Amino acid sequence: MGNPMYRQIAEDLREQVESGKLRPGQQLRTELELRERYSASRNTIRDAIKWLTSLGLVETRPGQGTFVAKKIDPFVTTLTDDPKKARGEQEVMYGEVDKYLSEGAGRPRTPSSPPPQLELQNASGEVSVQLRLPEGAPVISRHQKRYIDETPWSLQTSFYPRGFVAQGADRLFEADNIEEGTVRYLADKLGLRQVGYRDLITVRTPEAAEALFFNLPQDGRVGVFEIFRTAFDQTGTPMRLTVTVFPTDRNQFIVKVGEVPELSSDEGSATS
Amino acid sequence: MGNPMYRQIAEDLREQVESGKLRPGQQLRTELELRERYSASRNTIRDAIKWLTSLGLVETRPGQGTFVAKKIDPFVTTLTDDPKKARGEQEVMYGEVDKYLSEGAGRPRTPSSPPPQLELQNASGEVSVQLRLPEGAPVISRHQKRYIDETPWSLQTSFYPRGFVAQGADRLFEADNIEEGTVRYLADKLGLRQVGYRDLITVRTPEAAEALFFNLPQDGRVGVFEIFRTAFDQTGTPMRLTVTVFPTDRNQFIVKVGEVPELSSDEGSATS
DNA sequence: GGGTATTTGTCCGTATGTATT
DNA sequence: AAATACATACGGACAAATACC
Repeated sequence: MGNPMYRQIAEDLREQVESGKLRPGQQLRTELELRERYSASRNTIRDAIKWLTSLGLVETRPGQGTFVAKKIDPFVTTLTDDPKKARGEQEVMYGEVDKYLSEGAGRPRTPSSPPPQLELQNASGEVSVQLRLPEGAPVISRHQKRYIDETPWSLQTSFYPRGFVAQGADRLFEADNIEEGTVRYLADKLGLRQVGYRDLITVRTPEAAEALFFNLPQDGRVGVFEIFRTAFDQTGTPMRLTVTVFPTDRNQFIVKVGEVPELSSDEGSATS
Repeated sequence: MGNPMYRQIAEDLREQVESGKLRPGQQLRTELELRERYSASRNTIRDAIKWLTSLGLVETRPGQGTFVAKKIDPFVTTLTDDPKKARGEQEVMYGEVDKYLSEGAGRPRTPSSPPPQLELQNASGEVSVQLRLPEGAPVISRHQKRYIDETPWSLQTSFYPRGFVAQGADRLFEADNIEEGTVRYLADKLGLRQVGYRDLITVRTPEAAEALFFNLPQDGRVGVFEIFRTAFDQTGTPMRLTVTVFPTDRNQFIVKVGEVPELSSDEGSATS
């Protein structure tokens, strides 16, 4: 094989990982030991390890060593649920995080979210397109960090036309969680009934701030889901755009269409 | 700032890319030129470029140079459509690829797929769980490469209980596309009506063979969607598991819930 | 086809910095 | 404070891929 040496070394280590000879969490031999082992230079060993790192098989910790990556037990979120019951900016919402684990019995998971950070912005790009507003039109932006069991889960920003405030929905621009949900609130105040929504699911590399919040590596090797949810009222007009960002390494999504039986405890998440 | 030099260089180049000073597709200065420019060693320049590469901002081509990465115009696939109309193993199917582009007028996109590759396998892992078969139970596997406009689009494998063949659905184990769709075929032959399905959407790093097929870099920096679609018959029994793999760098998905107006030509895909 | 220049890829050895125990 | 382990940075040599004449 005409493969470079660092790839051959990586391949050898990889087999040890995937055969289970090296268990998740276990420490690999140090770079200097591997240098002896494979009669290569330390830099070549490091290239091999970098390769495995970018494949997500190992991770390095300065001062400690190199370790076999542990699988993360994923959060599973259902995207299809009755749009009239959804709560609005938590529309990829708490109740929709399925409360089981992929392996064994599920301990309950408790999501939480501090009050949103509000801004008055000018619609641009995706926001103006989805809300069908002219470029530069004023919009209310409500941004929230969301956690599950104290671990960072998602970053969410909802956009509403500023006109909603003048029409009477003044709590939209107050920095509190709207407990009954914005969908209910807007229905009560403005008579806007959310009759449906459309999600657009994309993946991209995280921004620096996102990597920081989610504790992701600063290089882009772990991506993030970016889900654009556009919600519509009874006239077919977009009433809200919610953009939510989730790390791909610990999130999965479920979509149900037609008649689907309840999940049994095993069927939830894929680990293959 | 205590930032390492290669990161500072990367940051400098990054600004040139993101400000548009360096346009997509354009060639960067060579490593030797950048070495002069930043008074660093060539290896340090290479570290900076590796960093940008893993962020997806540039790509290197041996013998040619380093180039600003071009955005790929994404394929957009709708996951929610009438389960009774879906065709089965092409259930993330041709007709569901929205025929527009993110920018400007859409030329039509023509998907194609060679005949499936058949195998008789023993259910294991996700297959046995989702189909609710005992581990090791025989299943028919139908594997297909799928293209759009000659570019690799997805790899799809559908699993059916082997019993379906004995019960009369013998074409399930023949290496032909079932033109009318497997859903229709199974309904006609076995009276199995597909009344719904559940999709589980995950992201992982591609296997070597997948990276090869999709022309992805061999390291894992571009992930793949892996979508498990479990389809149910009128009794609530799983009748099919279809696993489809799509590169994350050129695919987006749409989920519609409730009443959702038709897409206008701009609203399709996100490029932000 | 062949040869040459250009450009990135691989590999080495060494030195020093930084994080952790 | 010392030892250990990974991170950064340098410089050099040759290989491999590509483009061009």
